[in-house]
Amino acid sequence: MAAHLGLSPTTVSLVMNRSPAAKGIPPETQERVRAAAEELGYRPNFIARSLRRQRTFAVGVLLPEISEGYAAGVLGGIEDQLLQEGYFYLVAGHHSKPDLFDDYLQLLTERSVEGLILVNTPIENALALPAVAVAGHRDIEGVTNVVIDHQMAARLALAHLAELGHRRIAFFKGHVHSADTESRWQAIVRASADLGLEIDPRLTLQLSGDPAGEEFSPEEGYREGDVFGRKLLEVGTPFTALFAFNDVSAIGAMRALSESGLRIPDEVSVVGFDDILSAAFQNPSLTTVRQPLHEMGRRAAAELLHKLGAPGEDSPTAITIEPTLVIRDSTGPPPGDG
Amino acid sequence: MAAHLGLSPTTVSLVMNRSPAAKGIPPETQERVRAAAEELGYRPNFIARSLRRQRTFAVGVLLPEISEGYAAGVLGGIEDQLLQEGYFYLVAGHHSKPDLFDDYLQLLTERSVEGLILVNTPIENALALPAVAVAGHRDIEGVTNVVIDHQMAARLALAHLAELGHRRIAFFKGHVHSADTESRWQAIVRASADLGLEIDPRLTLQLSGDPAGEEFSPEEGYREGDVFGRKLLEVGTPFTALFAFNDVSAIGAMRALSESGLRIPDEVSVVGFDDILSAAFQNPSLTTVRQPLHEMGRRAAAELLHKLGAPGEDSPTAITIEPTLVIRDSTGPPPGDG
DNA sequence: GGGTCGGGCTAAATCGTTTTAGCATGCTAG
DNA sequence: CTAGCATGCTAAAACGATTTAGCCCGACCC
Repeated sequence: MAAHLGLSPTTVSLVMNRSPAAKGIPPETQERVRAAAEELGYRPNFIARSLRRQRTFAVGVLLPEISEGYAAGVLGGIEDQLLQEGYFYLVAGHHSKPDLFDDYLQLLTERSVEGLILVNTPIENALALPAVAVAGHRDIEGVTNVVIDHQMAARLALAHLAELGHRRIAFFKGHVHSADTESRWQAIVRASADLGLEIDPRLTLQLSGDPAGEEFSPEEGYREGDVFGRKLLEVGTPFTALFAFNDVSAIGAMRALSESGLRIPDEVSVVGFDDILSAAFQNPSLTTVRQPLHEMGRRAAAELLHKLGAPGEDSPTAITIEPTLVIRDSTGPPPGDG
Repeated sequence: MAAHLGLSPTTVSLVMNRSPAAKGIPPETQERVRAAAEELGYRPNFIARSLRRQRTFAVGVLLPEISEGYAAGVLGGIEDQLLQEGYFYLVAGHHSKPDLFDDYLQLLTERSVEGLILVNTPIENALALPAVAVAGHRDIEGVTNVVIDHQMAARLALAHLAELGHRRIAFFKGHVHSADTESRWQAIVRASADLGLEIDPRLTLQLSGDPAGEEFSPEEGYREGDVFGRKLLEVGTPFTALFAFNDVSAIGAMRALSESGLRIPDEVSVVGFDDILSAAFQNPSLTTVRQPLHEMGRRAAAELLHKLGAPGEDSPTAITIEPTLVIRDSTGPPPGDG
């Protein structure tokens, strides 16, 4: 303790924290304290401080796996926001195992995190701590959800296709158990109606995923897109565009389509969803609806900090994020249109 | 404190920690304590414990940016290893700004992390804490480096090409300031000699990067690969294969090559380096030397924990990781070979 | 019967801060 | 002359554990 250079720990503490009670201490002394602190390279011990103040300035982040692209993107935003506000965070990847999830929740609580951010992590019960979820389920008491504006996403993608002149559009629906599947589909139905487009059930395929785990692996999704792209061709019903559930299946479908001799975008246009890194590297590069993962992470973190700052006050149950349309080379006018 | 149910805090502490001193306490009492702890859902306060024991079971991770693919991959491995050993970690992304790096180092130290892992983060001075670096510079006192076995990488890639029958191979060298550039190139030179391959300087291009920042952005690297692919063609010297410095430039080059009408792998084979996610999604999918990022993270974390467990004892200055060759569809026999 | 030994516990110090309550001292007002 | 009031500081209690140093009591030994 820097107290060994003149005064009492109390005084030092008062000065260093610029506490309002320090107004009773003459500027001269204050200066003396600060100089000594500088001199000795004094750094307050965060742990002792946390213990006394019951504040850790740390939050816990639970996610399936850190190296998954989605989670990493969101985490980047969380990180920016938290560090900027003087917080740190502890991450735990539960690999989608419910028991690990519970264990880590326990451990994080033990470490006195002040709040939680759940990324792609469904929960069942209410939590003891303030929490914000990104891409989780929707209905837990006290948990704010950060969700993408599906309505806007559908409108952006379909308006783009409609503007190019497409009328017969095929769709991939998401996996049954994915949180986004249903609301996104509803949004597509609505947007289609608004734009005067008809949805042909024969051109609507539901991705099935591999029930034997691995269902989020890109390899798998890719292969599935591939398979579904072929299925689409087998249907025999003509179409000039495809709006896939995500980029991975769009990329798979692109391969299937071009292997069947269809040129993209000359004969078929393809729109993806997410804007994963590889979307830009495809050949042709993929037009897609971008989820601003970084922004979503930022907002989630900001909302959590807000909750921590204003407890009691009830917070929104959902925060809606606006997607953007990234137009690249996989979309163009339908054949015979110019 | 759970002490309010019979005994003194001392006894409770002794029992709960299975301290050797607890052998003086009869099993009966021990059982009573444990039962009470269970009953009351007692959770020791980690902060108080850290304060007293001067151990936080936390390490700091410094990296440029969390959402960058490389760092996220390594972080996944770090995470697995640390959580498994009962540690947590605090991450700080310095966005390659040296002053931010110093700030975060300061903050992490204040929070009493026990050690540091640096991912893709060059440092200049020795550090006050035990540290392990992944893909950093090589020469800091007391810092263990986790590096890929470039010799093996070069041998794997070149042997594969040589086996297919390639003799005239073009190369992309890395950016001048990248830590891996020089040693990888040395390894290529050696492996070429071992395999009886000749390196044609006219077919050796050095990636330049965009000096105006952004040099690690995939878009940028992609464009550069594109440009360098074209340059390669302009040289006019014939070649049947390209070994790129990384996947991103390989992908750019693939586009340039196929846009010039060269079919891959029929006319030119391409090998990348890293095995980023999109490598598998390319069309054709990219044969590449895989850096086991997850494994590298794991090893880095394991080594750091080892250092923490055995201070004084001097640790290796480098840990070498073995790459693997992932053979996909971008490589095949040279034209006119079958 | 006194000394010693060991079993079963506990008092108190400690970790490094923050915070509450309050003590000297000197000046001023009445 | 003294109560009252700033002024400038500090003592001591917390925060919730761990750890060191013993205390008390009964049994055993000679």
